[in-house]
Amino acid sequence: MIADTADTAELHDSIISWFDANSRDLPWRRNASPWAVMVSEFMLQQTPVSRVLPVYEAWIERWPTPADLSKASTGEAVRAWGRLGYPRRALRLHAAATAIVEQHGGEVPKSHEALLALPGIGEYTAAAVASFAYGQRHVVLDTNVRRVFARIAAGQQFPATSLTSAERELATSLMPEHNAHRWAAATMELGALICTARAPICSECPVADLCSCRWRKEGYPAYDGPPRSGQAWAGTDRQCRGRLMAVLRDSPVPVPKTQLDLVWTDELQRERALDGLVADGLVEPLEDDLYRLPE
DNA sequence: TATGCGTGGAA
DNA sequence: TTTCCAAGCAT
Repeated sequence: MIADTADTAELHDSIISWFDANSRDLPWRRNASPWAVMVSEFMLQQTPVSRVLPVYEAWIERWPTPADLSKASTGEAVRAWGRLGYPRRALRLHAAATAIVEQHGGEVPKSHEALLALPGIGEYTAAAVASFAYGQRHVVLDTNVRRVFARIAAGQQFPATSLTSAERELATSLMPEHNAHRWAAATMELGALICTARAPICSECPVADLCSCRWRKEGYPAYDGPPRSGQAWAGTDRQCRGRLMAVLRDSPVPVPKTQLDLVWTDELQRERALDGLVADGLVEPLEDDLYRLPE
């Protein structure tokens, strides 16, 4: 089936053809610079496209090169990050820009190894930048691709909790010799638009015509793996950190601690969260119990 | 390997 | 309303 060479070639053709006709016109796909691709990948980590778009556009206009961002303060980067979430990503992007200037002559490195060594870049992002910015051939396994392959090849509704070696081997065996970067983009787009987590649109899936989606062929067996535990939110340190960061982001001047005290009642947890933010480099404590984003 | 880390839209 | 989920990384 999928392992068969001829069927695999047909799978490539149908999914890439579907991609050519149905892919979204996203700014980081419009002849964007490697830096712009890298910025988009940082922002898209765990964050929907629709929320990334406006922040990405403003960011690229303000800091069109790694050198431009490296000259800004980390606090400016965190403020420009806005409400994208996970603001440590802004710090890591800033640190990556600085490393690119200092170690790579201001150019986003091309090798997967060099990309992986940059702050905030892991296995997925290194492969994505190498593929989408430089057209290289790498296995690109994000949540979309993992779900698509789990369904097509493993007959499972959802992939394992964490990335397994079996998934890497499967993805490697499915990757075409040529146009691997387009295959990567196409399978990601298929997962994002058609083979979605909640309600896949199999009637519009290019794979459905081939009868080669194992999950579909076996009657959509329900997920039977370990419980996919959702992230706790209410009452967590993360929620508290978010409240504190919102106050500091929205204030043009240093904020007195008494103002931060207003957004979270549990004093012990509030202190712990604030200390954590300072330790992470997201908040800078000043004299007289004043706090601000770092400069 | 399991956990912590933001935010907000959609079902 | 609550729950789920969105192009992961670092530890």
